Amino acid sequence: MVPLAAEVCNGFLIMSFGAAPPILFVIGPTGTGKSALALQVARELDAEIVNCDSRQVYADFPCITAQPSAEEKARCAHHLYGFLPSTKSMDAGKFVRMAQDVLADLQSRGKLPVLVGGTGLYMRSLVYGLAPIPDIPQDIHERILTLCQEQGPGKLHHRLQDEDPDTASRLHPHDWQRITRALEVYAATGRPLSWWIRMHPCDQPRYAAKSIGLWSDLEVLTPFLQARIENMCAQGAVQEVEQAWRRCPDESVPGWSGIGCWELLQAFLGRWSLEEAKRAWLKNTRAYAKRQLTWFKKEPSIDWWSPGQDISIVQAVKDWLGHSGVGTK
RNA sequence: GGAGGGGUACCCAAGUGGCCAAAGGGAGCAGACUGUAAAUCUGCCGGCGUAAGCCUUCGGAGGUUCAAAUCCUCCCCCCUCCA
Repeated sequence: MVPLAAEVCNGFLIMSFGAAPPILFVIGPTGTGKSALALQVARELDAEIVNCDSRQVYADFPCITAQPSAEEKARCAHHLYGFLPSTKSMDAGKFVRMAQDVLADLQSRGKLPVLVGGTGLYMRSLVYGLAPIPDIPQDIHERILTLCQEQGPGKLHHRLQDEDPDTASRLHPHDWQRITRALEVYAATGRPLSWWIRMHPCDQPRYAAKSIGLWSDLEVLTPFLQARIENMCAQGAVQEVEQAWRRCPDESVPGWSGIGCWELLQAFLGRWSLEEAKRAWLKNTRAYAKRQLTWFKKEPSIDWWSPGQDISIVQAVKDWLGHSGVGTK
């Protein structure tokens, strides 16, 4: 796929493609076997796998975040896994920029990108784009965060009602993370967040995305999540935490907030027993899976399957590619 | 056998006459979410009901009172100490 035309629109370069390039998503809650399915698809089609998960980017936690093994990576090219130090943060904007580069590369080589992951926001941002809000300067970010700590989110919400009433009206006064984000955007750009969104509604897909969803109800999923935790511990999750702590002994850093990482760290630091840590790990994983289900439920046009139907799914993907006429060997 | 402490909703736990279907926390359930998203936040959470409301709850059985989770009597269980 090669851009046919480039046009300037509102000062931003918009690439328009002759046809939206095809990409495949494999999504669903954690622990449903997305990675294995993606590998299966990649083996049968000329595809490469691209991470679409906010946690599998961290280099320190390959086991706990269930990144592909060396053997799996040898079998098929994997992109955007395990490259980020724990001190660095990830966000949807960075992800979209990186993923776009990878996709462009794959398309130029005629490979089908298979995006695998559970981060709904990243998936949506990649397909529909994000308002082109510039990165917020660190000093502004820190200033507003400090303000929030000192004054509390309620005060800031009040301030947001002046600066960006539209955003304020849709945010709960306790939602400090989104409130500070909105204030940052205004402070850094002089425009309210709602203005950016109005100018760039991001309601048109930029790729011909096919989404395979692996659905599993929580009750069904829970025993698998439990087993996976035990499995991860057997695979060296505890040692992974020890090593990560040696490299980065600062809990407040982004990498440590991953589910399982933080809980095991509590055990490693002697605050919890290993059993307590595992219990919290499972509970938090379950809650996370539930949030994922809630998100994906309302995501449009996902082709839902039950876990374990990989062969039929591969066939469905082939049919889709046949119809779209691109990307097959 | 004696002395003391205690039994409250799925769990922990506050409540010592009316403002109590009962604080708070946890768990559970549902949801929101355009750059921290494995994050952040919200709602529900005895039963029936859209609601007003009705019904059944504070170990059990009686009693006092206009009114009891709260006071009295007896009984059952648990814990600590003394023997």
